[in-house]
Amino acid sequence: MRITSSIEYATRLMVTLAAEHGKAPLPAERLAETENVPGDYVSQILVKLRRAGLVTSHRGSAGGYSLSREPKEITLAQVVRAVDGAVFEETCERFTSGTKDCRHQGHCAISPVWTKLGELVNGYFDGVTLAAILAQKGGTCGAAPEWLEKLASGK
Amino acid sequence: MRITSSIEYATRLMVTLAAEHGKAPLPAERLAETENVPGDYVSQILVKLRRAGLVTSHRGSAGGYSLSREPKEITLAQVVRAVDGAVFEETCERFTSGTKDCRHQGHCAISPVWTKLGELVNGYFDGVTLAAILAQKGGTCGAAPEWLEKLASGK
DNA sequence: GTCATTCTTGACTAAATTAGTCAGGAATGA
DNA sequence: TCATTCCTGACTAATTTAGTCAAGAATGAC
Repeated sequence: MRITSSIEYATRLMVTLAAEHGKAPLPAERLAETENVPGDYVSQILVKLRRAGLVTSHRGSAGGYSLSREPKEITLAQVVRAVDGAVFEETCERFTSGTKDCRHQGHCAISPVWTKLGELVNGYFDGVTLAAILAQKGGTCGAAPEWLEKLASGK
Repeated sequence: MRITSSIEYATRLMVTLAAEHGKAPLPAERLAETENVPGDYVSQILVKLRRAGLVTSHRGSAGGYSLSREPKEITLAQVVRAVDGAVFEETCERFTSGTKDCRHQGHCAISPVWTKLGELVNGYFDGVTLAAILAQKGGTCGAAPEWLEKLASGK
């Protein structure tokens, strides 16, 4: 069980956009540099985020992406669903689909374990907003990009 | 995020073995039929479970596999670690390994989010024993028993 | 001792998913 | 008009997951 790179990237992008919320839109290419992630890949992820209604795009020069609502109104669960479809995939269905039935029909003791795990994970992701992530000064991991540093210091 | 088939199978095998605990060992082929899963694949999984010390194998006729300790002494976490190495893979390391450093060194607000999720999931798996799974008479891939409810809600 | 049964090892293939690339086009503002 | 930036969708590459296979070694039944 792990966090895929697209989830990791999407989350980073959203947090960066949240930090710039209310300012000018950020071009995909700039976001890619900031996060040190392939530009084309970032674009693909941004398209999904846009289709899910989480970000708004603006074309032309001075265009780019911005959050479509307040950082406190966007949860990690929404971000994950936008790029992966679901936070936690139903397990039972994967083993019962098609012709072969689940052999434990009516007395499966295991599936509730996965169901509950799913609820736990979904609940967690539902509870984390971009605003909350932004508010904390956590950590052990990386350095602020120069352009963000400059923006922050008012240059 | 999902449960892989090897985890699903391993869990089923272990629950079946738990139900037979104290009785004669079960051959891999029999377990495979019971769970409607490819025999060779089951064997592979059983080897991992044996190497992790969770099951004991007996060769020759009337041989097979049996649990190496009491069902209440075996947790889902142990089963998952046996077949997958870890319940929840460290996220930060995956994006900082090799030459490229994580750009957020020293102020990463995101990594704590994954770390906490990992703790949550690990805690959940640690709390589920084979005995507990066996004890319940769960429904049609449905209703969770009380003990599971408590575990997921942090008691 | 022979033999069927069952595990052991490790390599191998196939399918699915994840990660990343690319190219041609369309909108927008300077 | 033109550079900038998004849009679409197909494409490839890498990795992981799932499953197969074959030769061999231990064990108990007879």
